[in-house]
Amino acid sequence: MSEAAAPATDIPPFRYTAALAEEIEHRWQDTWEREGTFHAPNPTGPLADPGHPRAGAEKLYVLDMFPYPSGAGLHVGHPLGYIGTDCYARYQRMAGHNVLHAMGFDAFGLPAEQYAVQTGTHPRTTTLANIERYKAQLRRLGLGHDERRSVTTIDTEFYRWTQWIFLQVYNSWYDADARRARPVAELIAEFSGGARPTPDGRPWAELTVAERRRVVDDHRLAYVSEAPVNWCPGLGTVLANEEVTADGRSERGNFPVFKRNLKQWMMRITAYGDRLLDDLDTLDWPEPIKLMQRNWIGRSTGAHIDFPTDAAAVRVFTTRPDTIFGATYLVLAPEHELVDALVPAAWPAGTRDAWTGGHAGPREAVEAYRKAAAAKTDMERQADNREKTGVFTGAYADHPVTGAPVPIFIADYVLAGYGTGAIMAVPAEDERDHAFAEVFELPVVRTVQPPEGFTGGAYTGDGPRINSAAPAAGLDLNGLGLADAKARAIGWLEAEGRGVGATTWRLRDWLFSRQRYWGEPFPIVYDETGAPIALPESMLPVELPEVDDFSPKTFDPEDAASNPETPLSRRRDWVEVELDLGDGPKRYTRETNVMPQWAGSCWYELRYVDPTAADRFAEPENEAYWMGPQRPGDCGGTDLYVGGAEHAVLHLLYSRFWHKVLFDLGHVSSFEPYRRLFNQGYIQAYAFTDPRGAYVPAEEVVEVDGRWFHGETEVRREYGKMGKSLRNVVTPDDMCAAYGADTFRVYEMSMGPLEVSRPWETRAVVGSYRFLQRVWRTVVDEGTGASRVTDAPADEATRRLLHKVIDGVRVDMDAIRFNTAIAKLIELTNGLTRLAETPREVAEPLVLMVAPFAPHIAEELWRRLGHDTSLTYADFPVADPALLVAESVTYPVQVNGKVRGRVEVPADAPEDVVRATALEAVAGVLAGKEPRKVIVVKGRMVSVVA
RNA sequence: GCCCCCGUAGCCCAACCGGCAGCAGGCAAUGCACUCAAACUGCAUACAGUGUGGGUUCGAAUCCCACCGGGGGCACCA
Repeated sequence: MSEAAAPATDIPPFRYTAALAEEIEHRWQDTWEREGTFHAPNPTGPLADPGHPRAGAEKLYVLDMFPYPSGAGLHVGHPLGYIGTDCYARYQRMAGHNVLHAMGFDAFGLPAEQYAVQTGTHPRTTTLANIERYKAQLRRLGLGHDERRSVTTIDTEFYRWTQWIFLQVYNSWYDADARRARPVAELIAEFSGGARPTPDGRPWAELTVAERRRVVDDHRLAYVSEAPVNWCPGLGTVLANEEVTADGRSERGNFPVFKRNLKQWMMRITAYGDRLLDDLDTLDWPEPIKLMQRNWIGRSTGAHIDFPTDAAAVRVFTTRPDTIFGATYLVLAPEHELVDALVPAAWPAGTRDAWTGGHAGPREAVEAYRKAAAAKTDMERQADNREKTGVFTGAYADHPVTGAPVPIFIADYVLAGYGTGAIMAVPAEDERDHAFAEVFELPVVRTVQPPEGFTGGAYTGDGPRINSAAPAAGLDLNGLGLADAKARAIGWLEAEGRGVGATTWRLRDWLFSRQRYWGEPFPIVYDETGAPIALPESMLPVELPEVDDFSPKTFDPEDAASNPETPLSRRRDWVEVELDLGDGPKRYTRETNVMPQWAGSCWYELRYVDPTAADRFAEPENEAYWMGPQRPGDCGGTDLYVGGAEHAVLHLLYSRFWHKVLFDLGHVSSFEPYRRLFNQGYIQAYAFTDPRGAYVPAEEVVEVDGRWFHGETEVRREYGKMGKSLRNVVTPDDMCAAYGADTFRVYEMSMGPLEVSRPWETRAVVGSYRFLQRVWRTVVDEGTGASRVTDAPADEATRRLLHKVIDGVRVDMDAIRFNTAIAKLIELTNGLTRLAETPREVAEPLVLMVAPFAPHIAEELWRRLGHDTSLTYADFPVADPALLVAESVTYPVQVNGKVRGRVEVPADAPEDVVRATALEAVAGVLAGKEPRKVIVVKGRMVSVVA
């Protein structure tokens, strides 16, 4: 690659080389910065600019998923999306929009902290250094960001508003009837006014202060709970469900994760389950991402059904109340709270041996099973190959419809945390229940008629109900289909008081506290009762204090019994604080957990809108302009959000949740943060291992006849990520040095559709380089530096090509198909290189159309074409429709599916003329036979069936 | 195991609502020009019938079914 940059004496003096590109690029980057070229005017406030060429124009908010600045810097894969949004934003600016495009940094969180621990420096120091490095790398690429709007989540002025939003969430409750969040002040008013009964029915005035606080706290959208959480000793912190992999390890660091009961902050995201699910329909997002969110939220509708027992009724959740007549046994999770009360002293008479697990009594059996289940890690449960295990509790329940005795089992295939932790097992219509029933020889009663010839075990499809009538109880489902049977069953249960229609969720409340240092402190203190108290807005921000030892306390990764210790708790002088919160100065204890990394990214797009606002996170007028709905029914939000699919659930779900809370409270005007989402693909790379399995530098490997060699050694090729340890990293800096930023940009945009992952191939970059050299040559004579542009009109063919390309490029740009747009520009350029001189009427539109992809060279050529202002706000070319219609059309003529001839007819020839001409052309093939059918596709082809 | 996405020249990719598969484009290859020679640059050439097998249709890369291969998600969620 370095040879491209090597100055050779016989290279024409005015050729577009890497050295010239670098000079041009630095010059224009300085110019843009000096002139504030990419500043987008706000409607109001310090960032307003009524004289701006796009002030008051139709807005367009283009957003990237902001980066987490790692110590390793960027490789060529990272900026793919950023370049894509920049090309789109530059195009839209030229097309008349007021475009907001900014770049900030997600800077709190585990990796920064871990990296800081490794290097022994403060996380802030390393984080800020990394940010500077990223900024320099990104600036070199010529990204047109409004740098005034750049924020980082660790800015005190940023996280004061993160804390402020936390307070909004904390001070709200979800009114299920109104389907929205409301301030807790309104809840208290309803309690005290008697409009809303207290949980135990006593009048509000009779509750003690502590009791009132507890009632209110139970409603808050942010609350402290003591519940089973994911404790990760290796990281020294708890983790959200979304951060734990399926095999029970931490997504970051791959440490074991254990379930522990710990006191933690939670956010009541489950209250928004319906809206998070239903509002997906309003979003212009890739379907797979919507599907992943739907699956994650996991709404199941069905019924809660009570099965009476001697102890208490067992409440089960089922999605199939229509199969209740097939419920031949119950299963509780081993941890279910009723188990101890249910288990009798001895096995009932006639208990089968297979049910007892070989134990003399049910108590031992249950105890042994519980112990075995608890000892199993999730890994082991998987390794068990789904062999169903369980044990009989010795207890029976009464079937709620028939009254028949139903044996109760415990088994670990029923999860404590989902539904009610208990199920009614219907082995005929559920595969898991069927597998269990086979092991324990339980009866299988079909209640849905399977289709003819069905030989499987459980039949989960639809069909008429059978064996589903109890005349004495007044319930008959026989003959009904799924939906009707469900409805009738639920109706009966509700009328008889045996159950109720119910919805459950896979989604759990969001665990919001972390036992780390490098995060936003909570704006929370505790009084002498131990109950949390929110600090008033006036005390924000709560600044993250300096500590001697910012590294968290981590433990033996396998030590499940260890307890988290927060770094902030070691600063006793910070933790113990005297404050006046309204009733005089008192001693309080600060919350020492910090917020999770996701907090800042939940709302950063709102701060870009108005980064200097001091009294609010953003002025409402600015928020409404950039984020507000654009038409009735529109959800609002950013007009384009580009990032990787790895955030399909975590970030995008949390962010939507916060945004909806802010919407409910009247702080934002859109009910979704990101109207349109686009997932860019990944740039992947080949890596090579030698026979010992060690990675060798990828750039030194050569291909010989489909085999790969490093020196004399044959090496094995693998395909995957780019990474230091894989020795296959190529950086944007390398590419800028060898070819210039414009070439790098064009290459990344032209190598395939933005949404598709593809392999990096350094040697192919030269194609984009040659393209820009040709563009350069259409305007500048390489030998003399003189202009090659003429004011003489273009010939007809060139002019038609130009307008065809303009039309195609516009369509491609709107659809984010940059690879095909660039191909058309190459086509146009190749058309021009054959000409002795370049007509200005073609050169200017070409330069303008190249500008979104290669902005520096375009600016330079624009200047050489005689313009003295940046082309950033020049009008993007518009095709002349008259030049798009061809004068004549060539129709291929098919006979029985094979092309047998071609006819050229005037473009406006009527169909019967086309038909007649076509038939004439293939008369020889038809040999006098009368065609059975002739199909004329206007503008396309003629198909004859002989 | 279930769900989603994708398979087009040696490689990355085009092909609009089913309508001539590539004078969409690029890399690599080959030849020629430039050069003392090479690199750079330019010009030219060749290369697949769309993963496999069925089906629908006048017509299928495109729609449907099955299978094969690659990538991703979920993993006993009742």
